[in-house]
Amino acid sequence: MNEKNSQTIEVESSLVAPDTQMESFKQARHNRRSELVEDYVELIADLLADGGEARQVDIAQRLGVAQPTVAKMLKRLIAEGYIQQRPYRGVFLTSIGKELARVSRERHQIVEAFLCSIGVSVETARMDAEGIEHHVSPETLEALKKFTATVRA
Amino acid sequence: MNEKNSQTIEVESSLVAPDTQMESFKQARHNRRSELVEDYVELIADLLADGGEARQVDIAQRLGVAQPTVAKMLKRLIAEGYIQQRPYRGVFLTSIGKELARVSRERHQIVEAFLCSIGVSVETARMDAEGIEHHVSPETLEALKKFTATVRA
DNA sequence: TTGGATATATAGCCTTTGCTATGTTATTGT
DNA sequence: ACAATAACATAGCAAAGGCTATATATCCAA
Ligand SMILES: [Mn+2]
Ligand SMILES: [Mn+2]
Ligand SMILES: [Mn+2]
Ligand SMILES: [Mn+2]
Repeated sequence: MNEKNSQTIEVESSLVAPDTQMESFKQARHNRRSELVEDYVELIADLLADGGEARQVDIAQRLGVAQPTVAKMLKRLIAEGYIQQRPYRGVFLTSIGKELARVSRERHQIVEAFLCSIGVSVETARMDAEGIEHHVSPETLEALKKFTATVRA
Repeated sequence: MNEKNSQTIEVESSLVAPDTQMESFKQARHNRRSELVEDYVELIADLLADGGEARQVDIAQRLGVAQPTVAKMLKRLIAEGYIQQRPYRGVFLTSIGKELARVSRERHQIVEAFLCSIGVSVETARMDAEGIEHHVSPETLEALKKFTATVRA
């Protein structure tokens, strides 16, 4: 395991403790596994709010993926209880789907608004927020929200 | 495709243009595919700087994955020219590996320092930065760096 | 009311990223 | 010098997230 020298006298190290670092990596991997679900329900909520319908083809177009890719993911969302599907009428959010969409959209908007508030262009803010949002913890979200409010004032 | 009504008179919509949104999602997916490579070379650089060695077992422990998982990824890193492997002496960075490590570590540190600068605890900053870093564009990175410098001053 | 356009479903394939189990090889302490 | 230990390699599996090609079902306009 690379034990080498046990009596090193507190050498300067840019490395954090192995377990601590491991926790961060595990958290990042965990967040990655929720990304798609969050993006789907948020997008479905927006489509429903906008036009009253959330069809596979629309979802596919906005995500930039093929329709069968969406079909497969919708099955997962149904299995996990986030949406319901009505044949040839698109999909709809369940109550827990609505709740996840609300939380996701709120966090997304806070991240995007924050980026703009520190001088990032709206285009870049939009691009970066789409990925960053999924790795923002509640604590960080609070900090971002407070900061943005301060700047606006 | 959901054409519905063509003479809608500029209805208020929280939705951005489909192509614009698609670009953001595509960028996020693209960033996700570089995450692992970036984390590996950065970690390898830190291990080398710290103890002179970067062994599979150490990498596995710090990432929180199994050793064969690391072995497989190291093959990819070799194939892509980021590292070299010396039997039973661990791995070493090529020049392009060193360069990617430098850039990744720099960005990582800027993101983490920034989070601390807006009042996030060091533990949370470390956790969140591990995921956020991979979705921070050069433009956003500049903004974060400038902001942190301002606060410190 | 019916045929064409549109939407959805399904099959089969691929890559990535993870795992466990197990074999092999190099290093090292005695 | 050599056996024990540690490091590494490999096989085989699975799940997630993509794709294309193609079949089927519904809707709607003429
Ligand atoms: Mn989002
Ligand atoms: Mn997103
Ligand atoms: Mn990093
Ligand atoms: Mn990372």
